[in-house]
Amino acid sequence: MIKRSKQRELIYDNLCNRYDHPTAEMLFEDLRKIRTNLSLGTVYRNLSLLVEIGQIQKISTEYGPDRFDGNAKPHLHFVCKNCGCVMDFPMEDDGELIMKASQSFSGTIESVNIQFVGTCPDCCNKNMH
Amino acid sequence: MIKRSKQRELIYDNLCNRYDHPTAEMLFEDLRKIRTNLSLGTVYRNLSLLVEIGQIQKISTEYGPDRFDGNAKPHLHFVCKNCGCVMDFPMEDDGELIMKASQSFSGTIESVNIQFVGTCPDCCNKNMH
DNA sequence: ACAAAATTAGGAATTATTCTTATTTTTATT
DNA sequence: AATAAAAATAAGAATAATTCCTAATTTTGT
Repeated sequence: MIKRSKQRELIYDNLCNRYDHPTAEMLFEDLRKIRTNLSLGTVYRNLSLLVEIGQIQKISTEYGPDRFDGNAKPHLHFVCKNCGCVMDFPMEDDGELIMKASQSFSGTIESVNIQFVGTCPDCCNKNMH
Repeated sequence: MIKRSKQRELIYDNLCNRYDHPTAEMLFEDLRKIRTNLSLGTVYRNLSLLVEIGQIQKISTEYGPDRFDGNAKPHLHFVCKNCGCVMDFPMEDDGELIMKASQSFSGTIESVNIQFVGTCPDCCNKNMH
């Protein structure tokens, strides 16, 4: 049975009000300012729990530690090879894709992760002089 | 300047001849049987190099350490939530998707990672009794 | 208000990966 | 073939990311 906790609510609220898809460490640094005795283990434990119950998303990328997203609805992401930032990608999600994929597959498909990879707008600008 | 090495060729060959998308550790365990003084650092270093020069792919998933794929051509993957296995997913790759995505985006898109997530055929079978 | 169960802080432990260094291997040039 | 510079290696230390442990605290159903 899951009991609510101040810490979990803080973590979830913070995550839902930012759009930088933070790492556990980033959330921890930020929340420590408010609740100075928060511990990193608590952040990890609650993020895992929230992922488990489907309230948030975990995003694993090639370019650094895991990121988290307060928006649990399926949507696309963009990952920058240069700075490692993760952003939402505004584009219709292909529910159709899963349907099409499921047809030829004898396992069960629950979701699809789509990450575009490249150089983000900011890094593109900085690289031209 | 890149100089060839026995170790790198071993690693690449092994990776190209298997389809389980192994972790660095899995490759290491396997290759150690042939070359007993191979070291794990060498495996990691060469995998990174091969990724860098675009000869292999790195696949980061939510469900365990990074996996590697000897097939550098863009293609889809399936990841099992249950056992963590990674497999190729036989379906046409949407080159169109990147094109469509690039239109509305002011950064640069180089590639797209697509992972279906669910329960693999093996785990599906084991779970029914 | 009480008690059982869940959660926490704090830190130790584990896992995954990278880095350091002395030695060996590769390769271009003689 | 011998040489020397550059690159790669093994071995293990170091770092980074994440999980685990435990005693104390918080939550919640009764």
